[in-house]
Amino acid sequence: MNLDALPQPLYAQVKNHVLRHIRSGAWRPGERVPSEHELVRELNVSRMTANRALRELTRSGVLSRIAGVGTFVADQKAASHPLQIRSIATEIRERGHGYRAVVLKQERVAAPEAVRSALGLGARRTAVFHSLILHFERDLPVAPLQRVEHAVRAVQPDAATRRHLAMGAKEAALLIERITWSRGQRASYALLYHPGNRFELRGNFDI
Amino acid sequence: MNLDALPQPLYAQVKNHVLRHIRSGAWRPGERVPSEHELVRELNVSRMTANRALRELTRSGVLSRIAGVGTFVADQKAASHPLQIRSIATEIRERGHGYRAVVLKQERVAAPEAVRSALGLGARRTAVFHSLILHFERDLPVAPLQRVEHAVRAVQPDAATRRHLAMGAKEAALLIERITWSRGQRASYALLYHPGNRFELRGNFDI
DNA sequence: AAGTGGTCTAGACCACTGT
DNA sequence: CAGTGGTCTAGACCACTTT
Repeated sequence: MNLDALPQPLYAQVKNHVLRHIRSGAWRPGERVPSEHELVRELNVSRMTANRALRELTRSGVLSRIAGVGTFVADQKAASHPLQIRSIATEIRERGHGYRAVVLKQERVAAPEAVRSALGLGARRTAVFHSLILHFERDLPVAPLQRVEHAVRAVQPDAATRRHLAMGAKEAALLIERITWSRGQRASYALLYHPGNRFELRGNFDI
Repeated sequence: MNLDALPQPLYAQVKNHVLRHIRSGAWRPGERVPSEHELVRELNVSRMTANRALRELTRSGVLSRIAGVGTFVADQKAASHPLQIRSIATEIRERGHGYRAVVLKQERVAAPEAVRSALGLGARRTAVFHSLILHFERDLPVAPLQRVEHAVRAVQPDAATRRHLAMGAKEAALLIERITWSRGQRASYALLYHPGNRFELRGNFDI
């Protein structure tokens, strides 16, 4: 079971141990996974270490725990609910899959400051971020090529959107257009409107 | 500083201790917060407890840590980056603000199964979820009334969306229209498209 | 009674950054 | 050098569910 891949802390190795069994299909959704005490015996770690591993996997939706009963493999579909789609990097990192990521390409057309300063007005500046990211798992590229594409621009929202956001007629909105790729397929397309006077865009893209 | 509000575990009380100072403005973004050892001395907790509190606040974006240097208040705006907007309940729960939530109203017009079964076709069934949720912090209602409104329907995407998602001309998409409220203001309006044959909608709304 | 998760402690070692 | 975060241990007590 190889607990001695040195670069990783023990609790992360325990997480990977569990994740490996789940991804291989050995432990299926709804099934019980080893208890903390069992992991202590099987993997020669302290209970606090096993606890941290299971707790973090629970927090990220991989496992489900019931005190007094046990720990179970969570339903995978629920964890990837469309409403919870976030940055691919965040998603993978939190599940303990990814460990390192390399930005292959990161382009930017027009400065985001222009967009930010344009928020109060109806300007037409546009900033486009295009990223190509390779994700690694324990330094082996296993995940298929993932991509996120963001187009950010200031727009005059149409009447319906303006009504949804309780915006004035002259107010500009920040529109983020986002496309995500997963396993070679486009996974989502989102139009995210934010009132310009209540939000500002920052350069933190969580890659 | 009152560490003896019994219903909460110690590490959560430490988290609230830190959050209170940040929200009150006493500790401003970029400023250093007490180190683990200082918290040990000031709050009479073990270092592991202080560590868990600071670690979880870091994971949820409230703090930022640099080994060998210190722990700092993270930039608040970055944490609420538009691209990372999630369920309000999740957001608040992860920041340690909310502890309990009451669903005041939860309506559903038309069954979601209809939407699900309609995905393969161009049907016009619509399911609308309307929730009114009151958030509590340590059983005191402090957060302003928050709302999320979801409208879910199957649509025939227009040409642009179809191109973004690499969909065929006859393929239906699942469109989630989402409005979030925060502090009485509408905070975001999102149109989330997902190819019908690659996603399914589940009843888990993370309230 | 035995098992489970939830929490907490008081130590410990380490790598790192600052002075 | 002292301070910091990062981790790990071997115990412990508790409330709970199952047998």
